Amino acid sequence: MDEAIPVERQRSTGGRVQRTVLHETIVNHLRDMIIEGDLAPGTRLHEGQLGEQLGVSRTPLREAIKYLASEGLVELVPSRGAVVKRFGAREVQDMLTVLQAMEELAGRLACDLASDAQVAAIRATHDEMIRCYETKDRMQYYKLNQQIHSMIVALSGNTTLIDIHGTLQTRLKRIRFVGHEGPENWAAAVAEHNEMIAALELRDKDRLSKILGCHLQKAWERVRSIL
Amino acid sequence: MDEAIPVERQRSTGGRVQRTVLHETIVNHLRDMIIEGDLAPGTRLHEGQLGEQLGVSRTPLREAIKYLASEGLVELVPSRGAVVKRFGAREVQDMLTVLQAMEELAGRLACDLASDAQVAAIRATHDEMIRCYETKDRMQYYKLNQQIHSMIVALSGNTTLIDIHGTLQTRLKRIRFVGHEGPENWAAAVAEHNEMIAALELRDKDRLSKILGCHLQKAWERVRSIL
DNA sequence: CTTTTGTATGCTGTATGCAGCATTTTTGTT
DNA sequence: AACAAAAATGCTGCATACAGCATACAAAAG
Repeated sequence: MDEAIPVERQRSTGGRVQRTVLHETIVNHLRDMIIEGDLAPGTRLHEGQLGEQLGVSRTPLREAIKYLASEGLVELVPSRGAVVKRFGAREVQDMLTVLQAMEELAGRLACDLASDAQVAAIRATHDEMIRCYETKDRMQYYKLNQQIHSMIVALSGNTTLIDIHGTLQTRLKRIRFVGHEGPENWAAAVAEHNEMIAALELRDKDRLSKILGCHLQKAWERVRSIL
Repeated sequence: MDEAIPVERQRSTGGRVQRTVLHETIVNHLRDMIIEGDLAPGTRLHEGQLGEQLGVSRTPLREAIKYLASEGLVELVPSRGAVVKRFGAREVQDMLTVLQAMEELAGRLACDLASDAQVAAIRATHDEMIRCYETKDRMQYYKLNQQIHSMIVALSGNTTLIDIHGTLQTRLKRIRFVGHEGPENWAAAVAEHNEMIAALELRDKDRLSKILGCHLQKAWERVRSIL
């Protein structure tokens, strides 16, 4: 398996040459590898081997690892290198608790700021997600689900909130990736999403905030069994 | 001015030799320099010069910069190095909004979990802070103030919450550092702190949460003028 | 046979060297 | 004198080389 980083560097975005730096490319690549399980929790990130595998030198690789360490995806052990951080049940619960508070806040802010067009865009994504539910396309459903949550957070217009929510979502992605919920829970989740959209369209802060909170609380109950 | 990093590496903590790595030392050093204004917002972090000034080589320095970039204290501009991030009024407001939500959450959790001994420890710090208020020791007051907030967050027992709160507090420290509030506001802040401790001792979630929220909202109003 | 110590290997942590690109300055031309 | 073009300077970005520390294995002593 040749994991070498593709030559996507220096790609243009709208005429302007988007300069990409190698360490940033590596960060994204490693992040994906961790989320998708190519790098399991507890795996040591061997600088020599991993660097050779990706076709990059140790320096930018090390910079990328430090960046991910600050993000909380890897752990730095002095003189022993970096390992993919392993999350216990407690840590997952902690993250979900914070994520819940952040989505509740985002929901309130979104109700104040969202334009009709923006709400319509979410509604469209929501409808598409429902179609995936009806055709049992779990993968796409899951993806759109996350996207809707991110869109609501984005509506808050709060960059700090968006950033932190994104970081937490990334960390949890690997966990949820495994947590394939059963059909009974799935229907409930869809029902909650319907309520969510309705509350957002009515700009009902309290209701939206409450639904988002319950939604995550149930998500936790679903994954707690697999830990 | 010799800014060279002191030989604090490899200091012992309770018999066990605490191995320190250079990039981590540099991270802390740079963070302090940014907070205290030695590195003003917009300042370019020149690898050669800065490295020489600190007495370290470029590699660990660069790793430290990448780490701080992930923390949000510096900004990475391709081909132009790193600059100390400049926060606008909007961004500060965003951060305070999130910080408020975090402290409200922490307050609730703390009421559930705090032991009498832990509450007593906060009370002691609080009393010491009050003494600083009476003797007009602004600097020490300010320090203890932040410490109390951090202690309450720590009582939540939620590591994610503690981390994020710490990061935000660090980013805002530089701003608040400048925001020397007048005596009239100072008295109000002290009054709020008294209420805070009282609510915590009574384990009154809703009250503590509300006070913490108001407290930060006022803090924002105090600093908004200086931006 | 077990335990302890010494040695060897391999990895991380740090330093230095080289190439590419951006910026700035200088010189030539209009 | 002003503007443009070219060259030089200096910085970032990447790779490689070196040193220190941890671990593992082997050998010797109890």
